[in-house]
Amino acid sequence: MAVTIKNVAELAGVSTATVSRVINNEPGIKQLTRDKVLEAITKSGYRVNTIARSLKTSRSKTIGLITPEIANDFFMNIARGAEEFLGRLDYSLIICNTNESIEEETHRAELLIEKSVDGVIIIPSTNSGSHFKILTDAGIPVVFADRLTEDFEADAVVVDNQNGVYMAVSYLIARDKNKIAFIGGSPKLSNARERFEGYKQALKEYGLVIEDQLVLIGNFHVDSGFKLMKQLMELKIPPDQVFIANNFMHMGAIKYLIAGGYKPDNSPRIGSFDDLELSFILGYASVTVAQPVNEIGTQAAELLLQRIEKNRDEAFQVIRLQTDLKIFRMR
Amino acid sequence: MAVTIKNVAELAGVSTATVSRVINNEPGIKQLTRDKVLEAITKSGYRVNTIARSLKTSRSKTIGLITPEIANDFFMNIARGAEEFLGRLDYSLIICNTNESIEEETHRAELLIEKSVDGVIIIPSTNSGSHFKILTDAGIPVVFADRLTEDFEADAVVVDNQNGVYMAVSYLIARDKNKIAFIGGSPKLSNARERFEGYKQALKEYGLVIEDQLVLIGNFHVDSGFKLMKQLMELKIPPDQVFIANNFMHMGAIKYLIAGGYKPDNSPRIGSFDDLELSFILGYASVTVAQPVNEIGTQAAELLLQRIEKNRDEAFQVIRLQTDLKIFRMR
DNA sequence: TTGAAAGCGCTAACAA
DNA sequence: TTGTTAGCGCTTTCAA
Repeated sequence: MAVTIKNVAELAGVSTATVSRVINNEPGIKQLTRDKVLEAITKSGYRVNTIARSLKTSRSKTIGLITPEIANDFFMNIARGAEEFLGRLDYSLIICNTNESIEEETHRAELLIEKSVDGVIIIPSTNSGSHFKILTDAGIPVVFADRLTEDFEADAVVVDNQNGVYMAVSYLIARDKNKIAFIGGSPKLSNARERFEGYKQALKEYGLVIEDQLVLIGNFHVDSGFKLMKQLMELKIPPDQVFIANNFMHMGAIKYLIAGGYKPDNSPRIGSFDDLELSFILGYASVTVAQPVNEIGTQAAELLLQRIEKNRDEAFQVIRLQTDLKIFRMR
Repeated sequence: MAVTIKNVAELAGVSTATVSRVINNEPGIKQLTRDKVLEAITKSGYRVNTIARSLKTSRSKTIGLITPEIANDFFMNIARGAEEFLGRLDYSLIICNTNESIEEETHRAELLIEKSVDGVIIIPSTNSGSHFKILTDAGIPVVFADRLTEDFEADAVVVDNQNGVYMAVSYLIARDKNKIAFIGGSPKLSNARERFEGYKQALKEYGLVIEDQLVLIGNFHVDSGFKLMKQLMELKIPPDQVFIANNFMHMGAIKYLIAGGYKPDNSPRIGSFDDLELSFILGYASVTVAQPVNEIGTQAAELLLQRIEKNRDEAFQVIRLQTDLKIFRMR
């Protein structure tokens, strides 16, 4: 059995309460006593048992992260931001993969309640968030990251998707008003919807008409980008420029262009959301909207901790981070 | 306060012991009693408090994952395999980012002990693993994934790096015996060392000499691949073929080639470890060694659970998964 | 087949 | 400034 506070107390010749006070750095302890206890701690190799502490304090110093996909560069950069912030405050992060399934989201939320997490960061996989109510019902604060849901309100950290796309598409339009296509994501995702709004806003502002056959909706995955770019290139008159609403579809689209033997010079000029590694180098892209990905995670964690540690209980707060327009000189 | 076992007991008119038995699906309970309890549970909205359970059973149903980097596609595919396997058995995964720092590795290990995790999966960031001894000293089993350390033994799941590279480099040699370069990783990583062995083995077998200027050592990151490929291309006589020992350096190398205006036809033919998305399409690569990444995670988790749940305590077991040689027809 | 009760390791009144 | 003590919610012996 491991060393407990009781062993330390005996070794130091004090009560368990005193040991507890020393461990928790409470004031009002004679220096001599403190030293005695500290020495007993090192000698015995004592380590707190946070399980016992949690049972008593009903604080687990653990945060849950519910994500549609673990092996996803984008989501894990959010996780990274959160983990870094939380780690510094000695919180741990439990990661839950949901495979974009609402059942899994519910299941994992239940599991997290049973684990007594202090808060949960959620990257929702759809529009719907009402099943997360069990968390707040259990008194566990929640913050959405990257996406909002329609039927459940909470703190959230997202980026200004609409404006980001608006700027990028405006840039494309300024270069060439002709036939600007859009490869977007499911309207069930708030970020996908907002990005589409940005596209529409730009076209409208420049007096351009939205052509149905130039607006294609995919699922934010590589394959989908591949297929939709194929579809565009097989039109009688392919578009002159294409805005692609996320990194994975962008990757798929470029895969199609390369595989199809389209060189940058005889391909549509591409604008995209998310700053894809290699994208600039490959020569197809002319502009991209970069997100402060890590910061989404950091701020989400911070928002959560305010509710947990500072008992902030004002109205929900939605932080919208600004995106960064990156223009590639090559095209 | 949340509903406890006591509330349920009162509601059902039984003792807390009985409720506990029902929750844990223990046999030897009258069906009628079981039903009464089950009803009380639904009515009251009771949920187990695993913290309290853990304190009593000293089992937290939580596994730690120590990784050099969270936002790393490769490592997170390992995590994904582990999470999936563990999730099905109602274990949770705490993820710890160490930024390739031994101090952080130690710090996180301590934290995990305090959290009473039942086991830890470690992707070590160097050769050295002796600081993980605190885990096993605390009775927490450990399994290494992807890499082994030199000074600490434990169960492990890795791939057959040497053979993988040997096969790929042999393939390159069979096409052209002339000047085959190698871009490898730090000798402080077991996988990097083993991959280098594979290169040497192939060259030796074909009676080729290893030329110092053709063997470059990087750090497995993108920038490093970029620089080292540059270095190779600036040789008086650049190599005809290059084997690159991981996906990120491969990415960097290709970035350099594209940026430098080298077309596939006047670049060295590339072989690589890790099956890089886009790699085949880009046309520079001719062969790659694909790893069963998810399976590394799954098997690591399984090995760990055998120690935890089945009390397996035989000698340490190192599972070596086979790699898959992928040949690209284009080159 | 069930219940009473001890206790896992810690914190936090309260008392001294 | 320190100690005593009552639990936190659960599991598990032991007894009935």
